[in-house]
Amino acid sequence: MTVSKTAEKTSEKPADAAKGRKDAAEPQSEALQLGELSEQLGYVLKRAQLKVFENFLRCMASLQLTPAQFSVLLLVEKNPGRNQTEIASTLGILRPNFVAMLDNLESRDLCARIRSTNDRRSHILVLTDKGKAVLARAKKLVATKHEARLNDLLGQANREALIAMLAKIANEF
Amino acid sequence: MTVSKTAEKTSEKPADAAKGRKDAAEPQSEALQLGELSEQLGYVLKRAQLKVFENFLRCMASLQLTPAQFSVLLLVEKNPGRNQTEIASTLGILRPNFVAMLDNLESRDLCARIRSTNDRRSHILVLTDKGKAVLARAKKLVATKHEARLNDLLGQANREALIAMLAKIANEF
DNA sequence: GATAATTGTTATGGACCATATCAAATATCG
DNA sequence: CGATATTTGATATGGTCCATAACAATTATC
Repeated sequence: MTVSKTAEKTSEKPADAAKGRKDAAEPQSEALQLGELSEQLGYVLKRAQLKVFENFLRCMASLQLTPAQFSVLLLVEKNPGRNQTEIASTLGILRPNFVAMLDNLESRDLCARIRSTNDRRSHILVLTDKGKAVLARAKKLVATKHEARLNDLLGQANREALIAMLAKIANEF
Repeated sequence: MTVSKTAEKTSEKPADAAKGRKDAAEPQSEALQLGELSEQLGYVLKRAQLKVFENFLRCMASLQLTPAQFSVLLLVEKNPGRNQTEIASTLGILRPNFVAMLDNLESRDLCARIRSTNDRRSHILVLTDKGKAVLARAKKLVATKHEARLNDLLGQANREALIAMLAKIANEF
């Protein structure tokens, strides 16, 4: 425990209205008070998630991978031979919405749909050689540029504690 | 040998494919391996955020308030006399998208737009009496049914540490 | 063999987010 | 002062993500 307290920054988008000031006659428009908002779990969770996704996209700009696409590649690599329904449902993606996603990945030759011989309804998913190579590069980028940033910000122990708590919320809330 | 039969239900959303099994002839389709996914910050953050919002909506079902609407009411209460641009930008909401949101809250008589006498372009935002009453009830619901659940799950100290870390990420990542 | 269930897919609508643009009001500056 | 630029709330619009219904092909069930 003992995590460094929050800082009153209000640097970027949130909480930033008053701009330049020259002749300060009176305290005209001041910064707004966040109040209880900064203690609301949902509020701070959502803001953190947006920042993390934003940073993820920057780190992956060279590979053009979104967080969702990255998660698909990771899961297919870890579980080769599964069909679309299994992969999608594991990620919480509805089957209809998974089609366009796969169309995209397949058109970029990152993964492939293969008709199953056992059940000719289903499409087995596998990574292509290019897909494996891209995923390997993606992993390095994520580790060195993305996840590493958490260590710089929170420290190794806090980082692990944070992930564990979030996983607990995701699974048991 | 390879994949034979698919799972029978695929009921839940996350990481849940194989359910009940009775006559276990062979280890047919098993649960998928999450692998490195469960350590990915963005993945676990997003999943936690979805769960928290989902629970928030359940807790607020009687008041019909979304997380975004709740945050607006909180901010307007804490900062009375501000205009739309200031409230919206503080919450990271773009001005065009804030209009419909206010139309909704105003139509429910929770807040009101008042033409400013100083600057007749801007609309000063205030909570109505009903808005104040609803917000007070919302706060109680959030505290007793929503935030309290975090304490049950993580404990008071961990809860505060989590909020602090998320705030730090939101502000400094 | 008739019926039900599953898989991938399409179509569609809603919620959320982002940009361009506008009229009214105000600020700025020659 | 008056011309121009800026600000505010608003509209229109498009994109992305999410959710449901429905369909053809295939398989399971009885």
